[in-house]
Amino acid sequence: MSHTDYYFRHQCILRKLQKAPASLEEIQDYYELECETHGYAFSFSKRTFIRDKNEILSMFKREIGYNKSLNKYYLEEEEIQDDFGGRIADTYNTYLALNMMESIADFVHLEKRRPQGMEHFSELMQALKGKFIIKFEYEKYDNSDATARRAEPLALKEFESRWYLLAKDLKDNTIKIFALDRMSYPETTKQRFKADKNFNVNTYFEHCFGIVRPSETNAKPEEIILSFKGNKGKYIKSLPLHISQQIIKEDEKELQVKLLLFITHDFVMEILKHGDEVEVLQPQQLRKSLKTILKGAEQYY
DNA sequence: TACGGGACATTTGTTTGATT
DNA sequence: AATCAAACAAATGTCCCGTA
Repeated sequence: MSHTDYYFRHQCILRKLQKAPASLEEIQDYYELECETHGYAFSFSKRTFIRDKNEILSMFKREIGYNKSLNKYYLEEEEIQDDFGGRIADTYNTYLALNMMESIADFVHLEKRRPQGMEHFSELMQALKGKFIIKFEYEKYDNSDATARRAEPLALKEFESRWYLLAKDLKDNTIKIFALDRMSYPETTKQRFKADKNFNVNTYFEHCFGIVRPSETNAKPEEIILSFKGNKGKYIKSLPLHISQQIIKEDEKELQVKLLLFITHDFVMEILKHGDEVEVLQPQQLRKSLKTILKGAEQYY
């Protein structure tokens, strides 16, 4: 039984209880049915369930309670947590969402995107869970040779169909982002590390678009004002570019939004994606660099 | 009475190391 | 280098008892 199977069981238990409270028998039936549809014939005992229940509490901070009069287990209300457990829960939820997408892929036509580097997921998840130092080889974009790394895993994050590991590189004690598809031979060592209490993933990514943070440590997020023309506004309203997105003006012609972000390459690319349907009003520096890029592009046509 | 969990058994998978 | 089994490790199951 691989790690994946083990996560799959947790996933089934959570999915079942998310829908409605259920008795142990109902949960077991649901799991067996799910396994069957994937071509397996797994089952689990009551003892395993009790262990899973505790595991789900410690790992994902989701408590499963028991209602004696109904003879049913139920999921306690989710608490917003910002600690280690919450971080894993976050990762896990994304993982679940991804898996679910896969299982409904036969019925619903989805954009064909296959997440890269998923084969390392379980290994890294295991290290993350147990706070083990990991070793792996990593290739940079510039195609230089792969270098061996040792790092403390902090979180796994998905962005635009790619998985990334946030980890503290022990070579220079710096927190970095590693793309899973450029990583090879990840290995969990026997060595444990202590999680830094002051570190919070959400704060770390607070002003980031996607997963890239500027390398300069003193970089400051900038206030950005964008104007989306015409119908585009509706789309941006329903799918905000970033959590900091605030609507400052809205009429038939345009939608103006304010963002607080680090201006990174990824963000510039995001703006370009919207072509002539967006105008950067602020800051001036960003207006200028977009103008340069677009002028450069113009000469091709 | 039935859940939760400790202790131990069983199963399954992985590592090691000796042997061919 | 390839093979196999013993040793080990991890996951899961069985049994049983305290407790609410």
